[in-house]
Amino acid sequence: MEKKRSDCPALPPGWKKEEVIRKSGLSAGKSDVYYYSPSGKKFRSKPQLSRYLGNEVDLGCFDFRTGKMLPGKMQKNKQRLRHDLLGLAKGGKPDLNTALPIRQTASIFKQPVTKVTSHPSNKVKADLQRASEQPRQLFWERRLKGLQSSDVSEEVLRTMSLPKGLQGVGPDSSDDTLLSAIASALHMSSAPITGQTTVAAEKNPAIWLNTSQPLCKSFTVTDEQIREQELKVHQARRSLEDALMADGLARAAENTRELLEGKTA
DNA sequence: AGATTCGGCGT
DNA sequence: ACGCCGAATCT
Repeated sequence: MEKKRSDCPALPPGWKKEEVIRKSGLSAGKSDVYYYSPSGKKFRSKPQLSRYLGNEVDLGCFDFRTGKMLPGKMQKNKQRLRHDLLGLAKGGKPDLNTALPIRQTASIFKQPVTKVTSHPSNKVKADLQRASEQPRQLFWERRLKGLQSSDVSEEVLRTMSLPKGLQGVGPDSSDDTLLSAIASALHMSSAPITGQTTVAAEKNPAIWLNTSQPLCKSFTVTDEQIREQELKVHQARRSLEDALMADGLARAAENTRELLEGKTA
């Protein structure tokens, strides 16, 4: 029997994929695909995998047989949406495999998810409130160390840099942790980000730290910097717009192609 | 008991 | 045609 366990880049680190060829019987020559969790548990179907991974990973466009995220096989919008809603209404458990959007990033970002559709009446799940104002550990931001944005299937996308004027406070004031700390501070509350305003916090952060502010020395922002940032945002929105447009066109082309194939079949 | 393997139901 | 999972078989 062929036992090739290979890494599966579309899944969290440590997951392995295995393909076993059937060697006898009516189905000889066909193959079965299995996955192994980092702890070694075996999985033999996509539903089983979904149940286990829960909301950690969206397997909506995960192809169990190949182990890859396939962008082509995504939403059959109308049908799937209706299917999900009906299923939900009947009191069935949400199908984690195809469920409507759930934020996939680390749970530190308690932000609502905006579902962008072609309809004007976009709904936003709003459950701020409870997300804020819980006790926090002193240096909890250290857990953000090493977080990086990455593509659904592949590697790190790109890094960002911070203005020179921003400096960390406390242990591990490395630059990437500082960036994550500030980013999550911006995500978690609408309160202004001032950094640690007391000078005492720099000398003895364990005592004087303001836990609702990022581990960052206080700083000033110039009008010039604000204008630069606004420009970046405009450019980013522009690229997003282009990307969405391109995706829409591609999807439309795909749909018409399917229609034509249906007629000749 | 646990792992492996193929059948066969349901979509 | 194929995904999924029961159950027979193997170790």
